[in-house]
Amino acid sequence: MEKYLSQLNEAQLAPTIQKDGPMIVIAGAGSGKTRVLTYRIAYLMHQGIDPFNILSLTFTNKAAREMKERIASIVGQSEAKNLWMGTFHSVFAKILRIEADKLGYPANFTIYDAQDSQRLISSIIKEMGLDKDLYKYKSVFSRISSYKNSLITVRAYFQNPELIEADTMARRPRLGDIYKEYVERCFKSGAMDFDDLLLKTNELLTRFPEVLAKYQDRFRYILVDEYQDTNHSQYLIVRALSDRFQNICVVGDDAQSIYAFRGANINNILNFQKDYDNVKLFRLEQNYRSTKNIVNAANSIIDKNETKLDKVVWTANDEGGKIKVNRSMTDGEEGRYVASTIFETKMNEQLKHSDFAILYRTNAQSRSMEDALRKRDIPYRIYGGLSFYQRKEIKDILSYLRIIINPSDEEALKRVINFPPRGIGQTTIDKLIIAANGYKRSIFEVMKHIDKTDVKINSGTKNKLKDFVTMVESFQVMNQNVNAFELAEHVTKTTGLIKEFNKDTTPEGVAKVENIEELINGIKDFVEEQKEIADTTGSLTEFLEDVALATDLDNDNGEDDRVALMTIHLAKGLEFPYVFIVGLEEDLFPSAMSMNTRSELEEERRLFYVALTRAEKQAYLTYALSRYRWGKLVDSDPSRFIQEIDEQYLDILTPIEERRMNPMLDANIFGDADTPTPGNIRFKPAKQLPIQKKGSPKLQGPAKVQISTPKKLTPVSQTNAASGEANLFDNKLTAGNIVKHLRFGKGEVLKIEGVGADTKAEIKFENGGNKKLLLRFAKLEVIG
DNA sequence: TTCGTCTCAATTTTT
DNA sequence: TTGAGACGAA
Repeated sequence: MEKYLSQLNEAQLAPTIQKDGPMIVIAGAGSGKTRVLTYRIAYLMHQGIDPFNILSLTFTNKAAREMKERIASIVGQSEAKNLWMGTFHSVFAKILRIEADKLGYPANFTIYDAQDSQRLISSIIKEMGLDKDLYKYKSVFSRISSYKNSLITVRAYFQNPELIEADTMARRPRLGDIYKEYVERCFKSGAMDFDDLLLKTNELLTRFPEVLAKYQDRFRYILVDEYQDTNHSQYLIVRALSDRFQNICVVGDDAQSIYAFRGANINNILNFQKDYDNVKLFRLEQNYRSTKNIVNAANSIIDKNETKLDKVVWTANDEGGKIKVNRSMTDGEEGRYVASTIFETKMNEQLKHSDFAILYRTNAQSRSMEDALRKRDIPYRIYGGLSFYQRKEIKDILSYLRIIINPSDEEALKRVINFPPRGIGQTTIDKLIIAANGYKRSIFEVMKHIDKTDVKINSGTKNKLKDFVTMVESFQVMNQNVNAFELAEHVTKTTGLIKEFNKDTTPEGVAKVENIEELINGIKDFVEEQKEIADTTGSLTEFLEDVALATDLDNDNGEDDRVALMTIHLAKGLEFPYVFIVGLEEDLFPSAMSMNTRSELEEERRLFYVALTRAEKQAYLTYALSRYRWGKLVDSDPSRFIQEIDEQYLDILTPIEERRMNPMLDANIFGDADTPTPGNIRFKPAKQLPIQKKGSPKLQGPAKVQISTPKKLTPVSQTNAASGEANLFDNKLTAGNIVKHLRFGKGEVLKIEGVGADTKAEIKFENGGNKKLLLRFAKLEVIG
């Protein structure tokens, strides 16, 4: 143990060996807080604390896993195994499963992800007959989410006139009713959403003192990482659990608080010293990660914020290169700059691809970066965005697996009941939902006993429902006997899912089938991994729980040598030698949505601080003067954040090719040092654009595989039609013909478009406007 | 019931 | 530009 402790500096050592009592560690970026947490846990165990009594809450499951491995290497595998480590969500999901019956939930409750929640809210809004423009499901969802994170239950909501008033004023008087229905439907589905995992934990600990006592007694030492990002709900859980022994250690950095938008309360960290008695305060201020230039530049940014704790981050590292600032004409050019810089730097410095990261404010920005990297054959990996488990084809399979475990799961059922199509349409599903609500049963139960209900569905459809029930039940039986991998494989085959996706021969379709294979392999790996860990069985339930709370980052094995692309939020806690922060433009970063209040802007600034402090050796800031947004080219100004950095740390580049294109650009956009005129010199690159436009023919590439599919040919033939070329397909019909249709009567052909089986005629009918008809189907009689 | 076409809104950030 | 939802036709 001494050997390890000697690796720490004085400031790090003090909190590491502070065994008992409440303590807070204010840890600047790159100051080695993970190391402190890791060694502190090892130290506690070394001091004879049973790992079973230690709870460590981290920000990602990956962080937990890595920390656990590190600890295992110090104290031994068998000891480390018993530690309770993970995110709030995963740790308390486990506890909730154990105690589920107390709250009236099944132990195998489903965890709804954001998409499930939003779909449910959507359908509730529809069922209630509310205006969907007024009640946007996304804002309703975030409203409900923030209620839950503040522990405002449905009952509390209706007892609080102010909240009702606020929603009424926002022209959404029925919000409480939606909330109520949403909560009931989740409960009936045996499902908890992300916020429930915290809310229900609070309920559990408040309503059942003996349960609280049990976990207080178990978790005698509690450590919380990234404490600045905890919300009220999490705060209360930590308080409750630590109340008895008060051995609570929180670590965080107020300057890196970037989750206020999802309810994180920065006061949790600012007020910690008031919450407990005799709090020991430690500061980690020496940065081991970055160069002097980076650390100082970051400091000069965060200085602009008013609300912050007293702290000076410094480093003994090298001066390093200045931060490079690059301007581009368009987002496409920005991408090319980043790609070529990575390419050259990697060559010159003998680096790996994984030494580079590209960070952006919004996921949508990844596209221009991807295009450029692909063209240069630079391997990359995108984190976040539409994560693997959220893809349609994957969610479809997971939904089948979910209803095997929990047939009440309404969202999963609705997803797969008619996919692949089996003749159970929207009308039938609507009837079932109404019946289920009436009988206060799940949809699946209503289907199971469809003959005993008064649901009016014709017998053919009833049989289809019965077939579906039988199929699911056969899966359930199978689940008793085989492991998750075998079951998943069986399910994809017997449901016809694979067949369905195989129909699609476009590259996207092929990718889907590959994704499915990857998922099945993933399940196989999971099962085998779990076998080794011994105390788990590799059951389907375990797999689904893993998946529900997994993030892209968690699944990264870090084996491939690739450039990392991710949002800044996702990059928190990570570090890379070379970091590109792209899209530094007003309205993008800082985001247009976050400039209304000072505190919002300060959060954006902290986000920028986080981004910059990810870099070890070299940071690049880039921005474009125009950018495609919503498919349109929009002009943009450089971000105010660039000017906020003390200029002595910057190296402002002006790409040569731009200079050639427009001498105006030679002017430093910041003007002279003493006369800053940011954004004054604006260059509207309208003339250059055609060259650089996305989707220019060259980029598109020749169509390969799909040539044989008629679907892909359609656009080509349309082009032909539009350009006046003769339609090669021999049909006698031409514009000007008078035709007769069985239902619509007489009409005049206005236009023919498409080719072969896709040939369509636009016809103006005498008694009912214009219609486009597929000639393949429409039985037309030419009468003139 | 299904499938294709059209329209319209959406871009913060995530467990 | 993309995706989801609405609408219309077979």
